[in-house]
Amino acid sequence: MSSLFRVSRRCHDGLVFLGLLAERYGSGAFLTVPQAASSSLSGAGYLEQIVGPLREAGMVEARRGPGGGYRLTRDPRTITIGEIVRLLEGPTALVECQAREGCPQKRGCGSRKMWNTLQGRINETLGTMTLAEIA
Amino acid sequence: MSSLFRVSRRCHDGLVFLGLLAERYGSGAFLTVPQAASSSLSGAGYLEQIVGPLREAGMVEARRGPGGGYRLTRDPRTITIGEIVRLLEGPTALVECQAREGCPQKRGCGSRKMWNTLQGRINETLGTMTLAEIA
DNA sequence: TGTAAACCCGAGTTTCAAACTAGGGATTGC
DNA sequence: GCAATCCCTAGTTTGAAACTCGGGTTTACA
Repeated sequence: MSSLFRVSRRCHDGLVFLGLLAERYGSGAFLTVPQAASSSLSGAGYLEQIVGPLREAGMVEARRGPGGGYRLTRDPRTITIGEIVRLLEGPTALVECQAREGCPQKRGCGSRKMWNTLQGRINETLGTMTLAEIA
Repeated sequence: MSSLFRVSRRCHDGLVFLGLLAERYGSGAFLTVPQAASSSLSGAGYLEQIVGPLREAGMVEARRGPGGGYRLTRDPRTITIGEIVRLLEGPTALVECQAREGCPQKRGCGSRKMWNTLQGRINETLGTMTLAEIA
């Protein structure tokens, strides 16, 4: 396991939750966290934490009280996966070599440029996929 | 921090080490772990563990005793980054959603296909870059 | 043949962030 | 007013990566 590319539970569950919201987009209906959690995501408590940043960023809208819950504020066709991942995973830190104050190696290691290239490909890919495609 | 894409120390240091070997390729010279560790990689003990899989796979060759060390067995232009990453990070596990017995979600989540696509792009990119390019 | 330099091996321990829990607010609809 | 829901914050747990340790084994060289 491990692997260079690891999709955190946080990220996966956030995407699934948004997928559920996307199915309801246009109906005006709200989806509650307990409802979403029952379709076998993580526990409700954890899922609430995941949704927080999505709300702060204005991607979803919350209503409290009975009949409340969450719903999308925008058409899922306009929401890219890249945007979601950035919100869920925090400040899209680059590979370790760049996230730190320079590389631990003295004369900056040659792999840095390569990671940059890869990062570019990834961002490019995630930027062209939308939430509507996974719902 | 975190970020979807995280290059482990193991992977980074392994690449830097191989980069040092690549510079010496053709000279027949060996590079010792203590020498490599002194140019600010991780400790020698840890670096030794990293090199293990590279040797078992026949990518590097070891000689013991004074004047010994490691050297590449192949031209660095024929070694792809993808190959290295696979050796260092273990059985290139896909994203969590696939590594487990299916997705934690009941009816398999819609994001799986997307992660597959992304994985393909990444492998494609890593498969076209060689060790020679980062040395 | 002895000694030291290096690789080799496997079993620990440490560290740290992600994952999860808990407990209580603050709104809102009925 | 009451219950359903979101909201906040502070913990605790867990697991894997990172690192250490203590010894082996092979090799060069005097």
